[in-house]
Amino acid sequence: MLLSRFYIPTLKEDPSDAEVVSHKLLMRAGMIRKVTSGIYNYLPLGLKSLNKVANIVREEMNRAYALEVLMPMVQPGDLWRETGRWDFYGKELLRVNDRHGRDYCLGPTHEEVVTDLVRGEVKSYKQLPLNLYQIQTKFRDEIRPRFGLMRGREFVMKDAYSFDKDEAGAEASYGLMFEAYKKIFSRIGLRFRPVQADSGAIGGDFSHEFHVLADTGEDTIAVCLDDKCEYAANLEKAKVSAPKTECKDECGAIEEVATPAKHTVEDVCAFLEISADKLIKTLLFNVDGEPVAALVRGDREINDVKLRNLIGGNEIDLASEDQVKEWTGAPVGFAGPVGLGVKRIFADHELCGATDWVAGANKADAHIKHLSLGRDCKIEQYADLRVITESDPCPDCGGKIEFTKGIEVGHVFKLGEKYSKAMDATFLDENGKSKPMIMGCYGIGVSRIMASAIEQNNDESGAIFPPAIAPFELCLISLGGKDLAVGEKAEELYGQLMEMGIDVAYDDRKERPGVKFADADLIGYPMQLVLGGKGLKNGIVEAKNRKTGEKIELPLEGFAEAFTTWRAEIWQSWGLSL
RNA sequence: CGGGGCGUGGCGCAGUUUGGUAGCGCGCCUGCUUUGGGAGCAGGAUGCCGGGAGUUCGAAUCUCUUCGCCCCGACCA
Repeated sequence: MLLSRFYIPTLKEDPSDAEVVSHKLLMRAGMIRKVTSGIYNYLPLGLKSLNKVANIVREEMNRAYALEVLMPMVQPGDLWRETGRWDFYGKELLRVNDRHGRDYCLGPTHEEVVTDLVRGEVKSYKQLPLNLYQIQTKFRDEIRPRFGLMRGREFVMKDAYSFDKDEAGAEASYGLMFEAYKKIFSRIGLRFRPVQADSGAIGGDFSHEFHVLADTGEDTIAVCLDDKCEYAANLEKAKVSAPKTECKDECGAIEEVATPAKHTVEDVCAFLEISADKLIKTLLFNVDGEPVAALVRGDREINDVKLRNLIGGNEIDLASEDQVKEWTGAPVGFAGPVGLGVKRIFADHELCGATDWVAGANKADAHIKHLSLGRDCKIEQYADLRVITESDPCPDCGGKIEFTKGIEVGHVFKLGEKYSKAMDATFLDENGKSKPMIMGCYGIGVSRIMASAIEQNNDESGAIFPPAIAPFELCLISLGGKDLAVGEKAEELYGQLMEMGIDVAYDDRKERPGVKFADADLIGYPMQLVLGGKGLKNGIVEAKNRKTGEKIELPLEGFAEAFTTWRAEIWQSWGLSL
């Protein structure tokens, strides 16, 4: 591509409404433009990169026997009523009416549509397994879109759906996708990690998220540092091993103490001169409308996903101020397990190993001392209820856990029979018996990958694209000016590179050298070739590795060979082979 | 939805406190010079100061209202 014929609207300054580096650089490099909150135009340069990501995804999906289809973005409300999600999905589902007043929505995901499609097509176990995928624009009316392409309302997603005749088949389909995802993110050139994720009501270990590792990530993941252990989990999923100690119950009798206006763990502990691990924090929740109490140590954080899964609930909310008053008879901050107006009380299993606790008295400005859970109140169940910390051992190997930040770019999930049952997607098995298909769904945020690649790779000059998804793999910069011979030679090199099948941007613009260098660095082509008057005289062209900044000279005589070697080195520095 | 901030040439901003009819940098156009890290000089174009209503002789500036954008939180797969 001749850059004189391309569109490179780079900006010198950060746009005022961009906060994160990927958003700033995508804007400055002239790759995207905002239309409205969470909705963007992809300019030619941005689209080129996006398409490269999509193509890698497509190739690996095809290789894993997934078949590409294209489903509609506008979906009938009736399909969503079949699964109950018309009511459940909430405001994220953008609903519209057509001229007849019929209900439609913009597809945030496609379980309903694909299940509807497959139930009409697949009748026999002989047609299974089947995996259909698409690369398409999704719309989710996010409460608060932010960070440019990282959390847009409209975004490009690859979504795949597998259909199997039995559990074993579903697990195999899941495994195929899991492996395909690893290949995809490796080929793109990102540092990533598959992590265990919450699988909600389905249970089991059949939900993994794929995270691009970047300090600016919105998610925190717990990773085992042991080389032999591959444990990594989303914080909401990460198990905390049960302590080995036996439950202890004996201690002195309960005693009420006045704690005037001390309603935070910090205040109470300071006032009573105890450490937070001697105190029990009582948290009150609404689980599907039912009041539930959860107890964790004062210095711990409750994991409401674990609580919800333990109870088997759908929706879990922290109780409102009024509910707390109703259930405890006291203002917020004085709840405790003794004399609590909530029947179901769950406790973190860590609380079992000690006694003599401090807790709220369910009375304004009072707490109790010498509490023994076994003796003084009825705990329905001791279970893993808290968020893991970096001082907890790895639940798999007992090794050291470390937290890192990640950006979720992929999710593989076993759906089971949830949708096939609700929508009556059945087939006849070998015995002529009708059965619901076992489903899985597998998403990749294609546009988010572009943003996360920049979050992971950038410096003060701009973006640094992995070669596989750079808008152009290489930028050839001609510094000819009046020296026509330089321009001629550059053009010759350009032709040669094109013939070699290199995706090259030839900067033949009538710009000063500084402008060309700055643009090339900003856009982040992983490779730059610079041909100037001196170089031409000496028979060399300069080659710069954008990532390392390292510059070498390639001979013009025998250029193709030298370039090929250099190119392989660049790819290798990204952990990629050609 | 709660809290905070911001809407002024294409972009980044000043001007608003104390009302007097709009300015700077970058970019853009023309010409000359320059040409290895975002050039210099000269000339030029571009604003319903987010929209509406009001106060006033007069509003970017004051009042009310509305729309949009950003951040934090709540919320959410």
